[in-house]
Amino acid sequence: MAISKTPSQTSKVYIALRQDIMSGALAPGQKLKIEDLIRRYEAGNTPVREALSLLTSDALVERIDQRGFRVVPTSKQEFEELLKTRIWLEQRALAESIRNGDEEWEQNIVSAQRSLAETDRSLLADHFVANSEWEVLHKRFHMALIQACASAPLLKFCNQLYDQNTRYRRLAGQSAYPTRKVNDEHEAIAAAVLSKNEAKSLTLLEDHYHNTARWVAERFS
Amino acid sequence: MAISKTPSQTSKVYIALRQDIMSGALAPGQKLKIEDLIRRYEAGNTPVREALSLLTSDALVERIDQRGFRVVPTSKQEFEELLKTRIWLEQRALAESIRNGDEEWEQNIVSAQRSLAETDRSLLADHFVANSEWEVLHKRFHMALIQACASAPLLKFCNQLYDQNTRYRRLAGQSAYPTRKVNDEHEAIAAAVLSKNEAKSLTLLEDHYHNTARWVAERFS
DNA sequence: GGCTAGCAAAATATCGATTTTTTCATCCAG
DNA sequence: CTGGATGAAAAAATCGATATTTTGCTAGCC
Repeated sequence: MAISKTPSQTSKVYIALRQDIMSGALAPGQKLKIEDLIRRYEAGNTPVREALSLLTSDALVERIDQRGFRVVPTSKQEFEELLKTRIWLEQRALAESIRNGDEEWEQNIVSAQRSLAETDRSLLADHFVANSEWEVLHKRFHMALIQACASAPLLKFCNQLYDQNTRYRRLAGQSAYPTRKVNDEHEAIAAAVLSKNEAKSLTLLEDHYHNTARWVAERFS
Repeated sequence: MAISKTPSQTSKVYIALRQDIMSGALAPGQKLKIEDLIRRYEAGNTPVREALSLLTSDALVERIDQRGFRVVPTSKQEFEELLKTRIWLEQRALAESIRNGDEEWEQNIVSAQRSLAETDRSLLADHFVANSEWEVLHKRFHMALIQACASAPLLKFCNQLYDQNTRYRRLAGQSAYPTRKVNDEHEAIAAAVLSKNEAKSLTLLEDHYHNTARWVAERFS
């Protein structure tokens, strides 16, 4: 059947654009001129436009008819709404997961939590250099918690909100190395979830998000 | 400034495609061949592809790299997840709205409820012919309830789930004229909401959705 | 001065032709 | 038979050129 190893231009541009928006290389609110992007990513007209259109699904790009695309702007208010909404949705998803979760779900949480704990958040000990592996494992852990919620749409929303939150976290800059013992929080959440203590799980999750958010929000005022 | 009266080809195709998917003219799961769509909507290659890409945001179209687009399939299970999720999200949004809602929010509910009640669901009395005006007002009423939830992302999700639910409702066929007194339910919900009775509002909303859903789900088993 | 029309430059949007990839029927070897 | 190679047809993806729209500036007018 010979499945192509080469992804389409559209996919390549989509991934590169996404990366650049998430990292801030393309700034919030910035106009995305087709001509520029064609040069930047060495792709044709159509793939660039298509990638931009696809990115509207992720709420990373905005499109205005007849006047092009721009990176979705950021603001403290947007961030606060995002965080609040994320907590609402993840709490619901977590509560459902605790009710429905099976053996496999528990195993995945245990293993995700362990790999996350074993991985350093920063590549260097003395100052912060983001470790992309940690980023991947962190997302995996948080998504593992809610995986048993039995709602594909809810999972999709949570995934999207997670990514948007990550964008804010990255934009806030990682210069200030967080001293907080994040791993302890993850461990406590995992423990509460695995013991099926719903109320405690929801509270710990909310606190965890608020703790990170405080730090992010400061930089957006 | 001379804002163009003529929307772009992309917008025109987007709207037409959306309509056709919502109505079932393009069936669930159906492959969407670019060539066909170009003829069907008399547009070029690029606008068609772009419209399809934009429709992925609405979860009406699926894209698979290098093998094109198709209408998102339907199934009883998907519908049930959709409904469940919609209830979770709208209940949260409604609770928040009741807490935050101001004078204007209340006014909008009152007026939306009234216009809806004054409009016939069917254009004919003896058999069912969908009244598109009713559809618009129905959506307006349901969105008015949750408008004060103070979360743009949550409103966006609810809007999307509303539309997806409407698709299922339309696909289920409107041959069986619903005998249920839907307006009474709307009125009861509005009354509970306006009296700020949160618990009652949430219950009535959930029942309302379950009532409609039962009828839809029967046709998808 | 402030407003508007008009114009040129920039940018978006669109098209038609071409390239690449997938699909699917067919054939051959084990 | 079955499982996989083969090649033609179909479809997706891409490109480069062109048409259309917006933007931003200038000049003229009240």
